[in-house]
Amino acid sequence: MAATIRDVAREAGVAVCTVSFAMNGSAHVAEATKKRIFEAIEKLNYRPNQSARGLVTKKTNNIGLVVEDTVDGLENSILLDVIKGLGQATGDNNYDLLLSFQKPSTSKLADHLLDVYRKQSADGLILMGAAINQPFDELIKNRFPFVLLGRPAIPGLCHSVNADNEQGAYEAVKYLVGKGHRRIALITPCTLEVDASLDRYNGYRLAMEEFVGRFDEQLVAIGSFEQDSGYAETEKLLSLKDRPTAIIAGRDVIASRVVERAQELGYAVPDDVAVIGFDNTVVSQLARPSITSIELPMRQMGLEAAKLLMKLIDGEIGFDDIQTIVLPCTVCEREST
Amino acid sequence: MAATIRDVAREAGVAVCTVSFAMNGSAHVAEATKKRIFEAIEKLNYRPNQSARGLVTKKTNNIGLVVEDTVDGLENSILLDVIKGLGQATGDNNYDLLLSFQKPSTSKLADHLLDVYRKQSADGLILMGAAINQPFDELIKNRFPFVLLGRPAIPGLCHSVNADNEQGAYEAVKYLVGKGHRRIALITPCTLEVDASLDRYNGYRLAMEEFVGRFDEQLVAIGSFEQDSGYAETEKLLSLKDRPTAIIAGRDVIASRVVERAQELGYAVPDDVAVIGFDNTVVSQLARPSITSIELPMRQMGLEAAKLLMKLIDGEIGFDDIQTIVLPCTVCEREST
DNA sequence: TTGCTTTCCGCCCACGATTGCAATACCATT
DNA sequence: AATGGTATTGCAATCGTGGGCGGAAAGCAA
Repeated sequence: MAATIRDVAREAGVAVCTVSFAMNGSAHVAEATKKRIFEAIEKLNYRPNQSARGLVTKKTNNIGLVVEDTVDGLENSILLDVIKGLGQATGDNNYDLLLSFQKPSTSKLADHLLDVYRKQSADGLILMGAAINQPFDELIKNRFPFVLLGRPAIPGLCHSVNADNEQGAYEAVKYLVGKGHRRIALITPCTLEVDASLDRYNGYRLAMEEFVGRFDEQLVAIGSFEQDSGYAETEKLLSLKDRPTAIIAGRDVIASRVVERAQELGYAVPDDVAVIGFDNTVVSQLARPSITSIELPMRQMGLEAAKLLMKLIDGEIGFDDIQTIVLPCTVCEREST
Repeated sequence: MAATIRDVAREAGVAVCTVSFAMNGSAHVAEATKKRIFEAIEKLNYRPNQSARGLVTKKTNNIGLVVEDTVDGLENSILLDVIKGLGQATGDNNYDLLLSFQKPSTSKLADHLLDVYRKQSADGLILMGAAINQPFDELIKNRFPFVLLGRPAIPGLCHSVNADNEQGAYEAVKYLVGKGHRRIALITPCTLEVDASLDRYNGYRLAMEEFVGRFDEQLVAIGSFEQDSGYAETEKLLSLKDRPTAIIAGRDVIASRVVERAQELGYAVPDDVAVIGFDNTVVSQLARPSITSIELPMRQMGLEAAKLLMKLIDGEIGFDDIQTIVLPCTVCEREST
């Protein structure tokens, strides 16, 4: 049904290889002939068959994207930004994105991931989600390009792109100190086993030591993925003898709970307590008062990851020259501080 | 580098075609031989090369997903749910998802869409986004399977899957009437040129006529995509002589504005005014009071769309037997009503 | 005329898998 | 021993593109 290169050659009155040369530019083709060929291509709506092309060039022009399908509905809007960034970079470079969401039932996830490589349906992989770990050996051993995105890197082993969570928390503290706060509390996004959580904790700790001169364990509460995480913690923090005048929440949802509880307890936000969230989602925009939030450069992360992967595929970056890209977060100021 | 079918044949001590038969089940292969073959496959981590396979079978086992990359950040979490639904259905059926976001600069969008078809890099297409219109002719003429998802259908021409926005608004009214309300206002999600907006408007109108006996133009305000859409409208609606006791907002974001403004004006929610949102996003969960919202079955829409498309690809549904799937919305009850 | 370059063609192989065909090997039943 | 059925094989063609090679044709300059 669809036109083949032969049809184009016939239409343009040239040989098949001349068409191929004209398109791929690996030999001299006279301008006039080129023009005839491209007119024929246009007329027949010809595009080289991907399968055939892939078979001989050993390139699919696909980038595989494997995402661990976790349940936390909130990260969704963030995730989509990453995907859009990826889509932009790949689209601009004539790549397509081969997407698969997989539940974090580790075996299926790993299988699917390896299948993309084994079936050779993509030239490289981008991996998102913490549960993916086991199957890296085969990829590395066979020098198949892949990039970890927005998840804990494995230093010296895998290329990765991530947001600088540590710096983000650090900036949050610095910003609050600039506003005159010295008793600044932290509610972590979740338990410290999760890397992003630990990073934010560390950034907070570092900044407190640097700007306030002292890190007080009492001012740290551990958040969770529970619906109302932040609610009880707020009360606990505000009832300390020397209560904090500012609270950094590890996620926007938590921050909205913090604001809510603080107000219930009679504290005005931001006058009595300032609040900062994390991730700069709709939640922080819509809360009243709107909540200052640390913005993660999700779209840019996707963009950089795709660019990096494409360089790896093209061999512009050597396999053993492990790249670790960490992108800075920015403070997005709103009413809550 | 990667193993080929020849390697497997050699390893198992059989002929190439026996391996192929064993895998694709198109001839008799003895159990014992089958076992040897699958052991060899396992040992070599063999998977048939997609390009080679696609070339001869004329199937890629990919489904193309073309999404119009609009800017409205809020629809994101919803969009991702659709994608997850798609991913689930395709993954379960051994398909992959070929994703491309494109800005609604119509020409690029259309080009990319047609390229997927012309390059034959997918067996079918799923299209999301209102700006995609022009290039259907080529697809239809060549009987290439595609499904419109979550956007205005073209009756009798294209297969489509959508949420029943009309029924959703209808249910909202019905629910409020059940709670004793009779003066029920509507703020549309945006202008009525947008189909979903019009559908919700019609559903509201229908239900008002049916359950209240009278449709009052005064009770309808036109919303927009502005940040604070809903704010001014609320004031207008509440200052009517015979003010509404309930407001249906066309989107959750708008609903949150409605609640906010109503409270500022001294009306208690839900006691003085009940509020219902649309889309059941995080916003409605996090608002205080939490907002009752009409939930669109996004994930299921993705699932159904993928299933439909796969049936079309397999020829289980004829080309001219146009399917229009409309999935019902449900009321998700919260504090605001 | 000769020599040289540019442009083009035809031919052929390769890529990896599927599949039809004809042939053979094996086994069990009669 | 003959028959029939099942299991397996080799061979070859096919899919659409890419690309190497040698050669032919055409144009141009000396």
